Amino acid sequence: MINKISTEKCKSSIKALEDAMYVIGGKWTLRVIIAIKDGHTRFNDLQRTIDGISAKVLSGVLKDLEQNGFVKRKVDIGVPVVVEYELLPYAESLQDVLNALVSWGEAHRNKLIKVQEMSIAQP
Amino acid sequence: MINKISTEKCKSSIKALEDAMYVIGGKWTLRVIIAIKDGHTRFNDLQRTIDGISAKVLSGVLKDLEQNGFVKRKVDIGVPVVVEYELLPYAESLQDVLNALVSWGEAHRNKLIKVQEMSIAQP
DNA sequence: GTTACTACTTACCTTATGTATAGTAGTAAC
DNA sequence: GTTACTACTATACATAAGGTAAGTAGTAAC
Repeated sequence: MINKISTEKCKSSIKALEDAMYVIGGKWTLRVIIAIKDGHTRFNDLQRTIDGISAKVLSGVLKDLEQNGFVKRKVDIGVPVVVEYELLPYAESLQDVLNALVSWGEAHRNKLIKVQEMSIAQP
Repeated sequence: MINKISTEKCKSSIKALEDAMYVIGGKWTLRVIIAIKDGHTRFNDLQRTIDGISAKVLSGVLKDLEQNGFVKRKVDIGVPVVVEYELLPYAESLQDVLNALVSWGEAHRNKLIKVQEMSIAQP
C-alpha cells in the first residue's frame, strides 16, 4: 500500500532529477566541464582532450554552458584571436554531482572487470 | 601550460563519467529507480507514477535494469498474474548519485525561480 | 602556393530515443 | 456485452541529438 505522502515526495524527486538531467544530462556537457576544470580553456585544446567530440557539438555545448551560467567566454583580441572559457562559481555547485558520478563510474567499471575475470576463470 | 598528469587524470575522470552515464544516463533510468524505491513495484503502478512514460519504454528500461543487476523481476502466478520489480542491493550503490542529482536539481530550480522573480520585479 | 594554426559555422545525414496507438490473453465486475 | 484490470508486445511514426565533412577568415610558417 502506497501512501500519498511518499508518492508526492517521489514525484518531486523525479521532477528535481528531470531538471538536473535536462541541464547536465547531455552526452558531452559534464565531460566539457571536467576538461575545463582540468585547465583546458581553449576550443581546440578542449576538442583534443575530449575524445570523439566534433567542433559542432563542442560549440553547442559551450553555448549552453554559457547560457546556464557555468562558463564565461573570454575573447582576447590578438593575432590570432584567442578565446578562453572559464568556469564560473556556479559550476562549483556541481562538484558533488561530479564526484558521485565519477566514483560510481569507477566502481561500476571495477565490478564489470571482476565479473569478466570470474567468467574467464570459471567458464 | 597543462602537465601530463592532470590531463591523464582528467581523461580517466571523463572515462568514469562515460561509464556511469552509459548505464544510468538514459532519460528514464533513474526515474524508474526512484519510483521503485518509493514502493511502486508493479508495472502499471510505475507507469502511473512516472508521468509521460510509455509502456514500451518502461518495459525496455526495466529489462536494462534487470540486466545491470539493479532490479529483480518477480512473477507471482495467480489471477491475474502479478509481476513485481524489486531493487537489488547493487541499486543502493547509486544512493550518492541520486542524492547529489536530486538536491542539485532542486537548488537549480530554486535559482531559476529567483532569477525569474528578479526579472519580473525589475523589467 | 600550400599547409597549418586560431575558432568556429553550415548543411546534410544517421541513429537512438521516444511517442502513439492498437493488440494480446485471461478474468471479473457491472 | 462492455468495460476494466493484470502486464506487457508490436507496429509505425516523429523528433532530437549527435556525427560527418566541408567551408570561412585571417595570419604565418615552410
